[in-house]
Amino acid sequence: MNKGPKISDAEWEVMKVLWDHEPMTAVEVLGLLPHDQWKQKTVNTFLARLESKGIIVSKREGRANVYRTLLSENQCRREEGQHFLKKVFRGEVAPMMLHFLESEDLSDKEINELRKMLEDKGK
Amino acid sequence: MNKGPKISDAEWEVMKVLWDHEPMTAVEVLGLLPHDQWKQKTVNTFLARLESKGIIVSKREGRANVYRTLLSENQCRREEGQHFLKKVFRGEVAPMMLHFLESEDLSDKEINELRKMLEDKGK
DNA sequence: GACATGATCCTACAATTGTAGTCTATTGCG
DNA sequence: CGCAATAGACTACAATTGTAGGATCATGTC
Repeated sequence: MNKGPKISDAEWEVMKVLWDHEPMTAVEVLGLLPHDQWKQKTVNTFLARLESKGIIVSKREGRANVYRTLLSENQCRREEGQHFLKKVFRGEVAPMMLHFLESEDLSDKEINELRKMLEDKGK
Repeated sequence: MNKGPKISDAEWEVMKVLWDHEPMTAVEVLGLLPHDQWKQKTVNTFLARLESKGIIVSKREGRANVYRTLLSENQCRREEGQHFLKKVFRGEVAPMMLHFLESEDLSDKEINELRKMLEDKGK
């Protein structure tokens, strides 16, 4: 199987911050996470783990390490998306889409957006 | 948070079999899983864990335990779906839908099906 | 009625995950 | 120049997950 390294739930939180603001230091990462839920040390641990998994890299810059991602958010979304689809919806895309159409509240704007997407897709 | 008990990846495989054929014994569950990837003891462990998590129940029937689910597949899908949506797509439904529209191959039939859903939804 | 069979129950154990603490090295400050 | 504040490195540890093994208990068979 094409195993991209696995990103855990909490690791995803760190990754999202990085994707939005990289390159950045551990302190900066903490600054952009809910401060009451994350301790600096915890962030450090996750950054180290993500690096050892080969998902990000660090470069020493002055007195601090600066981190950058090696995988794009879209790559990771594809990976996770396929996993989710297979696990929860037995790989069937349409039923999954229906599920989200039914169970999430979509604004009219979003609905129209999607409708347009489907037009283009159909063509 | 409304924490439904967490169902792990491998546990989902067992659950899908149960949803499709419950009530059933541990031996029957194994029979419906890829035989080269699952050992009886492993299946047993998962059934026990699922029960201790309160997701299924067992009832002694003759010489074997018979298992039944306590949560529907849809309930669990909702739970997992929201988790996935929040984690991977920051809770934004439309971008997620778009992602799947782009990265999964949808047949024309599926596309039309979805288009119709959106019509109804829009009204 | 003793035993082989088969099912359940209990135990094990390494890897991953969430959540830090401690120890060390660097550095700006006075 | 010596020290307090920092940043990073290394260590810790319980809970969950994947994957079973071993002990035990009931049962149908001869």
